[in-house]
Amino acid sequence: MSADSAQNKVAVALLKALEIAKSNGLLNCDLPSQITLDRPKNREHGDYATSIALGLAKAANLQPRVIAEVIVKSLNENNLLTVAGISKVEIAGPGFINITLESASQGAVVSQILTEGKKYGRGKTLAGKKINLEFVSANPTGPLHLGHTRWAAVGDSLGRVLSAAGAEVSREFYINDRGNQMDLFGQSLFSASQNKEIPENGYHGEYIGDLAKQIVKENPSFSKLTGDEAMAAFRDAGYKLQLDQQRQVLDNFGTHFDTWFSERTLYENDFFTHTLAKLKSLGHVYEEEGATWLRTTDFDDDKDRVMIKSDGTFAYFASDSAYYVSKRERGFNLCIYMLGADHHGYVGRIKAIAACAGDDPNKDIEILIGQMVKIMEGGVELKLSKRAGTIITLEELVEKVGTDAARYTLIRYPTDTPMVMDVDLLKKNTNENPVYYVQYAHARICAVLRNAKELGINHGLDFYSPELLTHERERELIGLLAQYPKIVASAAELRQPHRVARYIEEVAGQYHRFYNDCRVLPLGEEKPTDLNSSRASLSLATAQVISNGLDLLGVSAPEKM
RNA sequence: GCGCCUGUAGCUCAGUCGGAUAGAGCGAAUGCCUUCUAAGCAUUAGGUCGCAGGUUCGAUUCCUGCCAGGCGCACCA
Repeated sequence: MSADSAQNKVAVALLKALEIAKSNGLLNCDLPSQITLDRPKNREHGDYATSIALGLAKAANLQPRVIAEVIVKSLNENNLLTVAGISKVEIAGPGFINITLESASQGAVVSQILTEGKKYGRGKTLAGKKINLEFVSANPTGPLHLGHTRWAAVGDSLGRVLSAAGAEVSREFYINDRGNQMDLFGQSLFSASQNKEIPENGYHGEYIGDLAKQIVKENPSFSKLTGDEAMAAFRDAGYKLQLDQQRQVLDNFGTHFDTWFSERTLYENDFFTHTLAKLKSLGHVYEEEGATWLRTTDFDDDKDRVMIKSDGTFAYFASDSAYYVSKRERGFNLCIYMLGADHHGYVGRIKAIAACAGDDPNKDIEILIGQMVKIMEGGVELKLSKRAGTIITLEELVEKVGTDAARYTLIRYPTDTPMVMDVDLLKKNTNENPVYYVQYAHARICAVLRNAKELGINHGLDFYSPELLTHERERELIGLLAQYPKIVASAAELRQPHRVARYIEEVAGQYHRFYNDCRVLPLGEEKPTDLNSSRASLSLATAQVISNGLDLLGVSAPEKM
């Protein structure tokens, strides 16, 4: 956010007005360090509004309206209005102060956008944060389903948003490549390759048969193997193929990971031993009934967790612990886990791992829970069962609606809300999808600007005269564009990329309204004016903001549609 | 039983660090292209913000209790 934005100037002026009033003995209370300005819903309430007078009423022991009057008087008498580019100040209702900006002051943000280009909206609120962002982390035993897809879209977008806020982000995919599930996977493949029945609790999807065929084709010698040897051979070959497939699907989806972290590696080079020793030295490990436990109840977990089972094998929780320690020892000062709702029971124990490792579970680690995605088709819910094989995969979804629509639809809802995707609706008619509304606005602007160029109408930084943009639609649009940096910052702070999507939908709508009421290019024989140039420049800035916003979602900004 | 999430327009959902008349899209009705992309815009209809208390100048937003729905509560991974 630019420090000298119009909004900031207003906030500074208000604070100054308060300080002067206080030093003159008109107010007898502590002042806030910052003034918060709202964008009023009702345009008649100006460009910005503050309820500061209501907030101070009690402490100052004065009527809110009296305080508001004191502030306004102070603004007037100390020449603060001009400095802050304010054209009008009004007191309304119980004591709101409504502020209207000079067009020139308000319109300055367009110049800022045109100057900063792709960088407009980027900030430093998360500077210095080294974030490990873990998401998707599917088992390499099958295709990615819709739950994974939600995270693939949201996680990737969150990564972009966090980076835009100045954080250093590393995306990580944790591969669960150890344990019973992997063995079952190998067993299922082996059985399928011999046309034998797949074990009851094995994997039954259609892909298993295909995968088995492919493995046999690539490794003819495998058909001679038996027992555990065969299981392991099929397991590892299938693992490699599935992982490659997942990687490729995610790649096509525009989601890229910096690190693919194999669970197996946690047991190489004595890393788990090291983890255990560390936790032990901090006093949270004990043995009971032949098993090794981590006393997570020291930190609010429901029950203690087994790391090494009484038969000497490692429980999954052993990996969880070592994995967390690994993240921290690789230098990340914030670990974000994105988990499905069916894993929300893990929150307590994972946070407890952090606490047991001597970290602050409220600061060094965050766990985001994504609620379920339901799919409806033909009015019936499709059940998601990976093992049964009746699943909608990421690939299938993309085939049906395309990457842009799939990503956009998944990102525009907050993740703590269960989501219903109507396949019929998404298949049926794409223009019912908000992504097209936004993309259309961008394409429309590009068309206008192409025409402007043809007509020889200059636009851009040097041809922009903010004081000419006084139309209500123009002011609304400019005011909205000025909000973008705050939107990005809050999306990052709250880990909610959907805010960016909702915001650019608003920008698109505002542009469409502006377009309808304010002619950008000259009509017929009219001679081009500075107003045409300024409106074209405003259009250019709008396209920039939409494009920047779509980029944070990983969705394309087409120039033509 | 315990824990997490959710309950806002006919449908799918935003919004809320407590603020002035609760929003969008779809669906319904009616207008707007002899000139920038009508994949758009405007107007109308549609709401006890799950229910009941509490805190407050002010609650859809915060607190408590209910009701309803979803998801979890392994020496499985």
